[in-house]
Amino acid sequence: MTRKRRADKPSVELTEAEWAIMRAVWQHQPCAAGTVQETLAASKGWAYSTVKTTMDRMVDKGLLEVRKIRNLRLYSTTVGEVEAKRGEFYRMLKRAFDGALAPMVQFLVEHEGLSAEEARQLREVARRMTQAAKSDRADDPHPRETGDGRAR
Amino acid sequence: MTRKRRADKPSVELTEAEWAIMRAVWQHQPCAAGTVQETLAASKGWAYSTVKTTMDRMVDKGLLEVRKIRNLRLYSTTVGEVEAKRGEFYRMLKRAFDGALAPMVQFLVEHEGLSAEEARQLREVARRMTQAAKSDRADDPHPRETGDGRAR
DNA sequence: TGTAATACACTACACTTGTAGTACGTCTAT
DNA sequence: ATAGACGTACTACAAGTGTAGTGTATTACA
Repeated sequence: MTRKRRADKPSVELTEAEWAIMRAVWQHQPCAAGTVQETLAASKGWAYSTVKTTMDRMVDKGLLEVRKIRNLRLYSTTVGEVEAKRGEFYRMLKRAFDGALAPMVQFLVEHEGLSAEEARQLREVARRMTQAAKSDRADDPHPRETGDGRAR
Repeated sequence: MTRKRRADKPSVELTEAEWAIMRAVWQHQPCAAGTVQETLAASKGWAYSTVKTTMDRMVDKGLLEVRKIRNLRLYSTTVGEVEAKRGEFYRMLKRAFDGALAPMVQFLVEHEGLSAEEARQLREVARRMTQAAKSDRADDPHPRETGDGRAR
């Protein structure tokens, strides 16, 4: 299994509306704006133009791309769910936990009452992770992005 | 140890700038805008007025409160670090992982190469957590906010 | 007691985000 | 060919955010 290289692009940042649209597009990719609008109609109740406008902005930002067939525009995502999740996760980590995982988990333990089931799963998964990390990392000293980030 | 009740206020949401300021205020509380500005000067390089404006907006939003001494305004936070972290964490969880913890951890395992050390810590902490959760939860069936959240 | 140094309040402005209207082009079936 | 139906582009606008200038009040020091 070849591990994908991360930490290249400035890590995706999605707004709430963008998340909604991304979810829909991931689901129906490649699809027309109308499809997305219909998909979100129930949950969001957005007008077609709202969805369309947002999607076009997302194209500008490089989150979506369009292929044009006749007068039809089919949208696809340029970032996968994984990258998006990663972006969201690390943003949170950076903002609230100084970018490190340990403090986050610590926090969960100290302040959040995790259900016994959640805790169990977490532990289970953490155990497997340790294994994975071990073997997976043997050949890769992983230059994890440790410090700050962008200079502004 | 009395567990604090959460899930009352609509869970704090902070912008990037607000996080920076909150950190400074938490650190020097109660403090003047100038102090905050100085604290952030190195990392952010914001003008005094920038900081002041943002802080005043935060007062409006109820994130900070001011006490006035002579012509001095001393700011303090109204939300603690814990609430802020909680807000950030759950927002991310909701957006990217459907609000559930398990998928998040799953994600970390599958897609993120955690350093062996991180994984070790996580496991360790997770083990302790399971304990804590057990004893902590014995008397409290904890109606965890499972589902959606606000209706929009 | 006047003047420099502070701190404050008010105003400004560009950009982003959420949300949508509207006019115009283009198939498609009568 | 023509009217719908559907899709597209363009425009709009208010709220929120990042960022800062300016003029005024207040203090402290010479």
